Amino acid sequence: MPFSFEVLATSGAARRGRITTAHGTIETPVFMPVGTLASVKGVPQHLLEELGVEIILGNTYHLYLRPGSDLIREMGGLHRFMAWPRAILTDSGGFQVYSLSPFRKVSDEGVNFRSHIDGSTHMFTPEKSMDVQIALGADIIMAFDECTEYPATRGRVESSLQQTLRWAQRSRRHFEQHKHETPWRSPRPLLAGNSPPEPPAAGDFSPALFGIVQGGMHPDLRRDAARQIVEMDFPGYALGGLSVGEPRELRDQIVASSLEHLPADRPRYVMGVGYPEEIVRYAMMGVDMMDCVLPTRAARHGLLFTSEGRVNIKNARFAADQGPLDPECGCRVCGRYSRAYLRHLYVAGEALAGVLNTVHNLAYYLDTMRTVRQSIQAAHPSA
RNA sequence: GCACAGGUGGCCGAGCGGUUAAUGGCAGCAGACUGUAAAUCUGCCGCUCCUUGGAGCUACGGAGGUUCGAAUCCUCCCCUGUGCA
Repeated sequence: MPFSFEVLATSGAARRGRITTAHGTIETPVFMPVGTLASVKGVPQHLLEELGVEIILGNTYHLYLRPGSDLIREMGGLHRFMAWPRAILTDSGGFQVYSLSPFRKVSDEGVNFRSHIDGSTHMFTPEKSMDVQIALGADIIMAFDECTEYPATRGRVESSLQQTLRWAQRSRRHFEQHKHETPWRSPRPLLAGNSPPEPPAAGDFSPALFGIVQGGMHPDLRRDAARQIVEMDFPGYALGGLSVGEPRELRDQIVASSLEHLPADRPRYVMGVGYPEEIVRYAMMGVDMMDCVLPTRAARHGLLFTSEGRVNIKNARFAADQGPLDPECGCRVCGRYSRAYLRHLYVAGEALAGVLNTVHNLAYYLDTMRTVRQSIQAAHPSA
């Protein structure tokens, strides 16, 4: 305890599973909303709970800079701090090594970077990333990796991947020494009837550390990276370095081929995807976990995902459209507000537009995954 | 009535003799967004025609004038603001 994964049913390559954490269970395949700054932008935690969100992401880099991982530790950990009783996965800061490239310098030791907030200089190493993530107290934490850019030469991909492997080893070693140092006070329940799990005895809790497979768009490098990471024996494995500008077909090939080299009894996580069609496709390929900023960011930009396709709610044609955003959708937004109203809110720049749009997009993503889980289970109900 | 200051494309507002269909901003129209430096960014935005590229037309309160050339200079008129009567 308190991390485990079980496969409940399979259908072809797809798996229907369940992850158990100290902060509740997660039905997989799962889509995980991104809450970089201890907030899924625009949606209060009690609404996330109501939507059925079982796990969200937080980010090491951002929370370390502000408000600071020491502060969050003092506050009793990230769950308590943000009043989120369910599971949290923190990204290691590895992606920021890539996305904040103008400000960073990578060495074998780690990454030297400048804060995008105030320009101050900082150093992230695998050890530092582990310390910060352990201080945050997430349920699942990620090894410190380097997200290889695309396109990249084979030589570059190779050396980047080697860096990630060395960092994985160091992440693991440091993690094993410090994994019980997580601060933990359980958050107060926010919804009636929602009792968060009892906190374990002090020093009893440990997050689960996932390894990350890099290797760019080269199947053989991905295979080698996967083998070496798997050899390190992590409780879960992620495919990183995808959705960085490569063509969709290429990404699909890489995901499919890489999954073959990951053990069936551990959750598989594809980082940073995707569009609704993509997360369905990957789930059917055997991916168990995915996260993406798309539903939340797109929502704030007026792009909504519906059963009838993408809707750009700011389009003039919705100005007097009294119908629901998505007639097939059971979310509170579709059940209550018209397209005309949603368009008005967006055009008027009302903050509520971002809130309602995000609630819908997340509901759509979660429904989509719910359907996927049902279809996998239905294929082999007895499995 | 007198004195100043002004009247520019849907709005605000630059320009103050030619490279000006006219900088910007707003509004409008459309597009992008994939481990969140993103409630952000990009394109279009007088009218008509043609295929990209372009062609034509109409435009800077109104009417005249100066000039090879005027939103820009001159005259008169109309209107707005402020001050004084």
